[in-house]
Amino acid sequence: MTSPRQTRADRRRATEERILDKAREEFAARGFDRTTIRAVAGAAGVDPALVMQYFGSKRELFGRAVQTFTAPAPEAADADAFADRMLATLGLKLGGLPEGTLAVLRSMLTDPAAADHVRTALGGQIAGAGAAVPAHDDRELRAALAVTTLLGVTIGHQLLGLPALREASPDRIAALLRPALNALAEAAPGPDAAGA
Amino acid sequence: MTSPRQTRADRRRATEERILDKAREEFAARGFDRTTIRAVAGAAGVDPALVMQYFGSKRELFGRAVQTFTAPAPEAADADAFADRMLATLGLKLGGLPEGTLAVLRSMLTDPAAADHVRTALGGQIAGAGAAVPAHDDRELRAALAVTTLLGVTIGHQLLGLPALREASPDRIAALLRPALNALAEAAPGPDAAGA
DNA sequence: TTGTTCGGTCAACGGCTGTAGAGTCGCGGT
DNA sequence: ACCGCGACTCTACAGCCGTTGACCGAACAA
Repeated sequence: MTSPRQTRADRRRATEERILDKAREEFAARGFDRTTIRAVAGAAGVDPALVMQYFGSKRELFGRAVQTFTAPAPEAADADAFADRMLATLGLKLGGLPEGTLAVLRSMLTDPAAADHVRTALGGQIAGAGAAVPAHDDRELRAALAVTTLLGVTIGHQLLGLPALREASPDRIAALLRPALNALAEAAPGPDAAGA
Repeated sequence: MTSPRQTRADRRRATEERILDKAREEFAARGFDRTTIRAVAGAAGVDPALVMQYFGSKRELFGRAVQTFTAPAPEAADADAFADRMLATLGLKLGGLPEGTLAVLRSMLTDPAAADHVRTALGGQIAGAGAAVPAHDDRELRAALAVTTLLGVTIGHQLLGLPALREASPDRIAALLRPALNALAEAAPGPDAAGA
């Protein structure tokens, strides 16, 4: 093998990356609280103290591990593209979304910092989706419902592993979801809708 | 005051109930891992050892605290009642669902036991909802999508506290959600739907 | 070669947690 | 009046965790 003369900085970056990778896996599988620095270090073949030396604290390690998760707000011109855009995001999700994202999602219900992270990301996604919804006076609400719908399906599928969803193909799910999302974006509520 | 001559067994039941109440609050607010027996005992004005003596272990305390959460499967005859039934469940949810339920939901992503609990309950709910969906070959999948949709909205609203949902009235949310649920139950997917 | 920087390890501390066992005190039956 | 049972408390242990500081050896610059 022609070893490319691995310099010291190279080695450093490599270990750092390996730690980050294993941390992502662990955080995604067990969440923030149950993930131990010792376990991450062990998986990366490294001493726990090194993790601290590189990342300062468990919290910062988590931050670095999930920093790639800044959901790009889907941009879509009209309501038709709206559902497609969202489903594309979900399509990516159903195929298996990045481990950093799984990590934040897994921790969001028990770790306030992760919850903030998700709230912000979802907020951006809602704003982006809202722009694609026809100008109702409740665009934001409709967008929020669409986004949380996708969130629920993703949780049920990826994090809870509901059999009914695991058995289905992503395409089928997307096909069934599309009319539902369109209903959220387009249709006006029936005249008997209760106001408040 | 006519004190009803509180017997010893009465006092015992009262303390037990108080511990269970505070445990539910704590589990609902912080999840299983972050809830400490010491905190529960403190909130109940009781020694931590007593909690152990009464409930055996933290795990059993959790079990007792959330045992009321066995979501009754909604029974509905046709697809029309389908959405209404589910929304009624959500209506209850939006009004503030029982703390035991919040506790399991909060813990489900990080605690496998809670995840099992939710998977089972959701499975029952899916089966119940599936019976109300017109006889497609994918009734169960459609029902699962409807249930996870509601799950997502509930999480976004109750556990994450998304502003866009908090600001809206439950009735409005229900009105917007209804067509989406109907779309899941009724409409056949377009002929271009990809099979698998 | 010599001195130094730096990737990496070792050992340890302090805090918090679930849990166990012995003990205290007062109500309730006799 | 007496005694026992049971509600409740005190104290302590053992384990695990995040975090720290001293230390070692090899790669680098001079």
